[in-house]
Amino acid sequence: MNLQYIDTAIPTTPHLQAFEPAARQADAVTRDAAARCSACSMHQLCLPMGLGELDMDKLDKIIGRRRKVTKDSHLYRVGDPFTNLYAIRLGHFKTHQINPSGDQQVTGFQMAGELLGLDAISTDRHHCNAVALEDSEVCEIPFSRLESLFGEIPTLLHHFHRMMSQEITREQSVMLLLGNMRAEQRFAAFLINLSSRYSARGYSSTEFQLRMTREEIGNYLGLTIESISRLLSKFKKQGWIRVANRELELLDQPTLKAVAAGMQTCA
Amino acid sequence: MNLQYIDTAIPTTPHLQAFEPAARQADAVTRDAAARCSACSMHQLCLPMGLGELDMDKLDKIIGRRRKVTKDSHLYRVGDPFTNLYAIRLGHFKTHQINPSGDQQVTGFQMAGELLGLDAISTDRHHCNAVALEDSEVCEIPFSRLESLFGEIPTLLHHFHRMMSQEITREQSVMLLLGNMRAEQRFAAFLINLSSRYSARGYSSTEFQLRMTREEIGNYLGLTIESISRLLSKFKKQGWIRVANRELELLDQPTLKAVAAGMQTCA
DNA sequence: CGTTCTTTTGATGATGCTCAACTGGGGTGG
DNA sequence: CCACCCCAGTTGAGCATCATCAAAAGAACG
Repeated sequence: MNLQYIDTAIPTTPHLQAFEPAARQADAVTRDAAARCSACSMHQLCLPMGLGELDMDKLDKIIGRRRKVTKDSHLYRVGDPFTNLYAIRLGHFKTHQINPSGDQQVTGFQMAGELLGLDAISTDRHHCNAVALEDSEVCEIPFSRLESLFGEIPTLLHHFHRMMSQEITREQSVMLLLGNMRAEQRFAAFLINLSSRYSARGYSSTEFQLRMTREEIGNYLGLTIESISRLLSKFKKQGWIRVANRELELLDQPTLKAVAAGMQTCA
Repeated sequence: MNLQYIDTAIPTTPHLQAFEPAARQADAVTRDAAARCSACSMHQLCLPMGLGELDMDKLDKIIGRRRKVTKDSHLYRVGDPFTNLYAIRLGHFKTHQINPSGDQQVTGFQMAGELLGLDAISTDRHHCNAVALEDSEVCEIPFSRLESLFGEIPTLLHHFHRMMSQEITREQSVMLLLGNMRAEQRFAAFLINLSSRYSARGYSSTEFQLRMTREEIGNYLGLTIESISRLLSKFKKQGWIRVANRELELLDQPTLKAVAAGMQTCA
């Protein structure tokens, strides 16, 4: 991978511009055949799911551009005016809120094929921050143009509703997790959740990389970084997982599922 | 109030039927002028928000019926097939999930003007249970008919999206609450939240009834019933609230807000 | 190769849970 | 009408879980 990433929040460095002027690059990605929904590997999971060729082309036409987001830079921030939804083409993001006392709460980790920005529709302003966990790429979907497409393509509308509803469901399960699971359960549930999402994307369900820091995991799960570290060690000692830095292997999924369900605890 | 409530989950008792046969009652409520959206006191908060007379009439036509739900009975259960959304006309509900180990997590308390069932769109099955906290009344909104209306009334569609998005936002703030607030903060935030919702409905923001048990509050906030009880006592001793059973008065909202924000704790 | 950030591990302590006993209000039946 | 019961809530004592503080070890980066 030798891509140049242009961040939108932080001004592009002269260095990067020298390689690829902004205008030419925008042009390039728009014309790029691989950028079309129909050619995108995520199209069965993403917004265009279930659309025919024609409808997918219509959707393609309204999609603003494919935008690169460098690691650690913001896709949007709390309070930013809402104009676009973002579909992740490639990479990983986290969303987080800042509470009045200044500390953050990670509200989710998103991966390719998932939508970002749904929470902003209600007030036309973003309610959380979205940050790339690695160099990533998103499709910019102007929401007003998407809305006008809904009239033409009922299938698209229906699927959009499903995706919003799914987000509600996802958050409910996090509430369940934070509300009445012990640390061990939360962490096992987290691992199983990642596993199934990678599996749905055609990746290994047992071996993957953690794209987020221990601290981010802890914050998401309502635990401290130290607790996460101890849990990793404990699970490793039990022989349930193999860990080396961010590299992770699930050695005993059934047991992990049992732990997540609260049917088993480790000594 | 001398209404007879018919529960859908639990068969109507002969006693109630004697007073009002089911058929006649259904007829009565459908014809009832007060049942129309335009006459409903919640129409600025609920689905028809911002619609003109004509569009509101169209919406009225697709709304199946106004259904009464008796206290403690289920409006729907996990796994029930999804056909309707429900708008609360009157009363209060709670939604809760059951996790694999059998204990429940209350995911929300809903009041008049709010929609129930949004989480079911994603899979065509309900993901949580909805239970009436008191004798209540809902409007049954067949989702497929609502979807066909979306094509005709863009305003309706747009507002529907806002409501779904609002639900996502609401859940994110619960995640924030469960993820990194201490007990005191959680409870203060809960009280302030109720207060503002009652205020938006034209009720007193300082004096209201808790429609849920201490246990339900605790479950929602990730705390035990004992903790809730202690918090009530503590807040009372501080002079921030007045409590008598379910009757509640907020005596010092600014301080409660400060506590919720984590800017103040009590000794 | 040193600096810096992230992670790990250990020791201690506080918050909130568990268990238990008690109180009070509301409904029921004698 | 009163006595009783039952359930929801309150209060107390002890304890477990996880947070906090601290320090060392290991990656990552220039």
